[in-house]
Amino acid sequence: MDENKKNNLQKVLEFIKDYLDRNQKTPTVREIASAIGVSSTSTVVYYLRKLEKKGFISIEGKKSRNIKLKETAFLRKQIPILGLIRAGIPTYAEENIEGYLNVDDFLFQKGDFLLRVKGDSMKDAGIFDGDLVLVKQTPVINPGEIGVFMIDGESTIKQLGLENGHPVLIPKNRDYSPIYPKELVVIGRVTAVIRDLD
Amino acid sequence: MDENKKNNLQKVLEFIKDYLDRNQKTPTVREIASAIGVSSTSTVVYYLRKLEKKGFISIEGKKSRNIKLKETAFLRKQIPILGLIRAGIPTYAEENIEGYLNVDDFLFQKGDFLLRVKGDSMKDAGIFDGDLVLVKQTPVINPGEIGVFMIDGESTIKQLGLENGHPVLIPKNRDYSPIYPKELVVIGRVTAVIRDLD
DNA sequence: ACCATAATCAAACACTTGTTCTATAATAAT
DNA sequence: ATTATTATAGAACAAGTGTTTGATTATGGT
Repeated sequence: MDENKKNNLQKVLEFIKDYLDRNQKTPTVREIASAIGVSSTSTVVYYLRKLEKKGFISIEGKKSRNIKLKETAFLRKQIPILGLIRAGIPTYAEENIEGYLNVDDFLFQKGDFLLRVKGDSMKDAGIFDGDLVLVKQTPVINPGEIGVFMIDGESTIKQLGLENGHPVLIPKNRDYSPIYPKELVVIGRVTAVIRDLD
Repeated sequence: MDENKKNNLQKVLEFIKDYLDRNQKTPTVREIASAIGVSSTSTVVYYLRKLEKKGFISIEGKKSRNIKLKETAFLRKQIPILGLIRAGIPTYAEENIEGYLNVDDFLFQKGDFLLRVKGDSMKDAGIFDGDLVLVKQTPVINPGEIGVFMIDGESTIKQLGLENGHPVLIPKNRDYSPIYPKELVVIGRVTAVIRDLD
């Protein structure tokens, strides 16, 4: 009973992480409030103090967006390039890793990886067979965004859509049909495309 | 005189990068102002608009710390990003350089530069408005390859074709017509495409 | 010298945002 | 049941912040 009702503290922390990932800044107390469904800013402050006590975040000064995620082990010098992902969340197991790419720190966070695109189902979105896409691992994707999903035990890149509240995976290529997954498994959000023409 | 006074635009961009790296958020206009040594917030706004026009940042809404660094700042080493190239071979003269990007060595060589794509004349080749293309400077391009050419004193990206031994510049977009240049000026060959989706 | 454009400033305004204080539910402990 | 603790709400304030407007000072071209 208590188990599946994720407690708000956790929700706050996750929201902050995700928000930071998307927006290059941490949320305001009011944004957090509305995200977790409480109406008072002081409630959020209450949570933040707790998270701070537990060492997850720190708050310095009174300027805006002053939450700082600790231990954010941001920045990784090398990110792996993965090929087809089979079954489950991508492990960085040797057999999956095509190679490594050195990257600049500030844009990339732990958990990011590059995925080699197979097939041309996204060609109208300018994502071609053989391209590399940068994937940020996150369970949250908004409709309209392009992401990596698990379908029948394999990773696939599609645009997320919504039809009557149900998720649709939209290939950007007239030759392919939308996919209506019974269960949506999100691996991550595609945030960049790299194509080597040589 | 002009040389050692690093221009403010660059300073702003660098400050934002650095600030983001340190603080997990982008700075406020006032913080930027004091960092680069100007006293007016509107001066900063002036710079931000410029940086936005050049595609380095985006600003959405009027909430606090709304600057967002675009830039698929992959990779090590620095190579210049050029905007429209006017007249002649691109010099790395200040006025041409939009900024710098850290890049990985193995993909990039001396003389390479990134060019910000204008327009959608190559969209069927998966090269969209706003993309960055990596250009290797070379006078030699083979038919079928995509390159950067000078047309009427401006740089343009097209696929090279051959008709009866005469060069044609082919836009990969049905809405545009091929160009039959009297004189073919090749700036370089496009060897990669980078698109930032965030 | 004159004009156009680019760069910068100062001030003011409205909206955001962090903080604090008090009050009230909900829950747990006694 | 009574009490203590935990969660949540609401309002209000001061400071922070983005934006705009108008003016002023370079700078560069003719």
